[in-house]
Amino acid sequence: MNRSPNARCTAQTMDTQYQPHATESAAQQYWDKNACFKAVEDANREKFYCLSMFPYPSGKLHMGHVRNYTIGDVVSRYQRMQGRNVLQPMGWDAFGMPAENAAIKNRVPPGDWTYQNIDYMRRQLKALGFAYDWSREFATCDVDYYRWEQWFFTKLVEKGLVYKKMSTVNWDPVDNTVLANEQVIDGRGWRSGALVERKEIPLWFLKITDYAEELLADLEHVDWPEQVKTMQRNWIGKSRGVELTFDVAGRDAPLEVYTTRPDTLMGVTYVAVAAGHPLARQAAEGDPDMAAFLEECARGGTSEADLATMEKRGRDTGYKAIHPLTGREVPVFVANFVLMEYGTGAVMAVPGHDQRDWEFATKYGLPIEAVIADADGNAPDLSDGAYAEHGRLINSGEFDGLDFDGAFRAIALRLEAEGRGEVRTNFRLRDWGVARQRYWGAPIPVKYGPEGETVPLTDDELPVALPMEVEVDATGSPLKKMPAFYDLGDGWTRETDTFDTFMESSWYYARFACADNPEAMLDERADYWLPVDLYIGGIEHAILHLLYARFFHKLMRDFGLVNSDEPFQRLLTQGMVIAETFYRELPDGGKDWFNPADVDVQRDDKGRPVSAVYRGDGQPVAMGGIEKMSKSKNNGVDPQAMIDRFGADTVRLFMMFAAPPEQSLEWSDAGVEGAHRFLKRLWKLVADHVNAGTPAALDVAALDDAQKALRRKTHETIAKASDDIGRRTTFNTAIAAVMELTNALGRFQNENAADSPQGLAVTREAVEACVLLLAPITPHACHALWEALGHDEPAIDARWPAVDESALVKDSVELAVQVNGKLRARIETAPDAARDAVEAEAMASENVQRHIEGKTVRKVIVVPGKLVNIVAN
RNA sequence: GCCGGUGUGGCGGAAUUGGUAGACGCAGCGGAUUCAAAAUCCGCCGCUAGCGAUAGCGUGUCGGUUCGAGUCCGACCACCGGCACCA
Repeated sequence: MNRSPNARCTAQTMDTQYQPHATESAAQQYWDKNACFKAVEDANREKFYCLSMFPYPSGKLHMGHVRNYTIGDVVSRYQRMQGRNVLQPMGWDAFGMPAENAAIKNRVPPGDWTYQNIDYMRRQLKALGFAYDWSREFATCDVDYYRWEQWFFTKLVEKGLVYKKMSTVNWDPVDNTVLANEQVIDGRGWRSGALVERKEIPLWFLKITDYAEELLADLEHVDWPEQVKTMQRNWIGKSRGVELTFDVAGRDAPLEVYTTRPDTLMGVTYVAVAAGHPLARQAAEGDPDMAAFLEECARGGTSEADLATMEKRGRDTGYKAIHPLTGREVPVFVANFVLMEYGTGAVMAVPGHDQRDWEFATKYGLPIEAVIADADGNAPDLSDGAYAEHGRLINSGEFDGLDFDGAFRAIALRLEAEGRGEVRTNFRLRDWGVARQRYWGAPIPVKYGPEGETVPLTDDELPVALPMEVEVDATGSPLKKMPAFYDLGDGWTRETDTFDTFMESSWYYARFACADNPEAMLDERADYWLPVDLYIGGIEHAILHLLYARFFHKLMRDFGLVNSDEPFQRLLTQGMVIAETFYRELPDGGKDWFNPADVDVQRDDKGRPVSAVYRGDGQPVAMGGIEKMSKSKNNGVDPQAMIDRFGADTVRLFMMFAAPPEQSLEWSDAGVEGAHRFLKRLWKLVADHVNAGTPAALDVAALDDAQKALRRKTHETIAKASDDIGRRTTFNTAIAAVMELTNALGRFQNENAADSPQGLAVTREAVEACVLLLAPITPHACHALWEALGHDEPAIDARWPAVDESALVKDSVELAVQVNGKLRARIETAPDAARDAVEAEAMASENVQRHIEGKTVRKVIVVPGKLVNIVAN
């Protein structure tokens, strides 16, 4: 089997067997040797910057990566064939918690672990043949990268865009460490099992709220999926409401509350404050029950999902708030779902018209009053729940009868006139907390003085390099135990918190433009390449990463580092890779998960899976359904094993064929084999054609009907695949179209004198179209096939095939004929047939006559080129 | 709980602007080739009734708009993603 890997050979002798591994290493060597994918700035060429979200170097590539990067590679190679100057870089999102967890488990420094993983994963990416400009590669844990982030942070401090404030974190009282939300499971620390407490510590924040308005408005100017834009809009959460003041009887400090429903102000029956509110603290003095309640409120996780789903609980403080308009006294409660950090830490409650307030009021026996009429103008029934719709006011004195807008205006005006409130625009978006109490991140470049001074480091004190030789344990950041790191002498100490890793991923796309510049964060090359023309990554990043990166881009713009407003012009959000799961119940009720590669599935006579056995012992395993590939369910399929078995092109082809990019993709071994079979067929098709002799020059006028039909199919396929790849990014349908063309080619060769000079000529045109249309998807095989077809220029530099419109012309078209919307016949007509003739022919059809017999034809609808619908009764 | 999405044959999916539901592939069934098998090639393949022509049903559920709905509108169900310290 030691045949030449290279398909290029003298005529008549091309190998009809597809040899993926030899083909792939030959193509990769060619690209490598000729530095084919090195991107060079050229002001005279139209650029295309295609970027896939860089990976966290967790150890080895998973199928989600392969999918993401194959999509990016297909688009990059397609754009190159369109003649654009393409940049497709790759790097590593290298800071983060898994390295610390691995360090605890394996007693390896996180840096060593991370760089080893990068080396392995880089080899995997190269084996997949991605057209990256590797000269621009970097890892975010390289000092040469994060030094610029530290530098930029100090500039933001100077511009007043950074501040420090108390903030709530998950505190594990046993391990004495701060936990991430994912490390809090059912309110307990994942390692210690201790009940987690909410603890207030001072943290660094970036003022993303200063940019809230622009982040919202500029969503209009990016070509992103509407769902992602909607999610970002909702996240930013711009609202118009009223901030108003409730005095508290017997107390000087009034309560500030914000509401978007000032029209319901007359329905306020109580006010709720956060457990951390000064009023709550005061109420707890000398009231041990209240103090105990406040302590209870401090338990549990800090995530919004935790807060929103926990049992709503409260306790009367005994204080009375005074209604700003009526002077009526209402009770002030402490409630566990009101948080000090959001807004003012106090809310007004209208149980008649807010479901959460209604549930709370019902639970604690508080009054529920209707102040908004339902659609019929009556008082709504509030016995089963709140009435949250807008409507006309009732039971609201002088405001009765006003609609939402009128009531909003009138009540806001009254409050303003009395100095008790004002209209305000509010954002749900909160400032970005960027400090983490962790080791494996970029150190925050700040120092603290003996008098309590807080000072950003100067340029000559930068960078602050993270010490790499450390031992990590479960009890918090090693930096806090390293005087050599933090003790600067004379009473000065360094900040030991590190940056949120979203900081690094917020500007890496820009650094790729000029990764080799040791003198500056960015240079003029950033403005050549930016914005990214297509950004590809998981839908799970739809809000946080993408919003932070947009914010960071605007910060860099306002600092003169880039001249564009948005970082990512077009966005493609890719779905998950999922696979079947298999398990056995353990005696303790847990589950033991088996990898699909080690399980045989039995099917019934219709091919439905009915049972499965573990190959290790021949005993049955239960089928657990199809889930996202994950370590915990042990249903990951190793890309490396698939590459070793079938070659990279087969893996790439299957990934692109099995589903459109936005949808989740179900792994299927049989589907991969199908993709492999197709490549073998394609190879043989080209080889047979090359071996059949030299085609004549195509003479369009000399073609017979079969040749014309094949030629039309060729150009229909070019049109479809171009649209699918270039505009729709539905690679699965592009591949299906090429498969149809290869099927048509097979039939053409079976049924016609395909070896005639013109037969060979139309075959050549079809075969070359197949090879070029697939070149972005299966680049190695197509590299070899293109060469075998006698081209000196490599396939990557070939131009994308063009549609010959004249080849698309049809002699006749088939129309569907419906009677009352049901298909009853099909007719053949000339493409330009007159309406009358089409109608007549449709009526003449025997089956149509049968269905309109005894009925009167009321109307005939003709959709040219599509169908005829006869309406009769 | 809140925000966003998805739901079509045995399976993955196609149907792009409201116009022939099921392209393409997988699995299955039948055949060719083979001593045999693998591989390969050809054919069939939504469900029900029928020898067939054909008819009825069919895109998560229920309802609506329309000559015509997988596609638009309303309600519901199930599943998935995100919820600010996973990345």
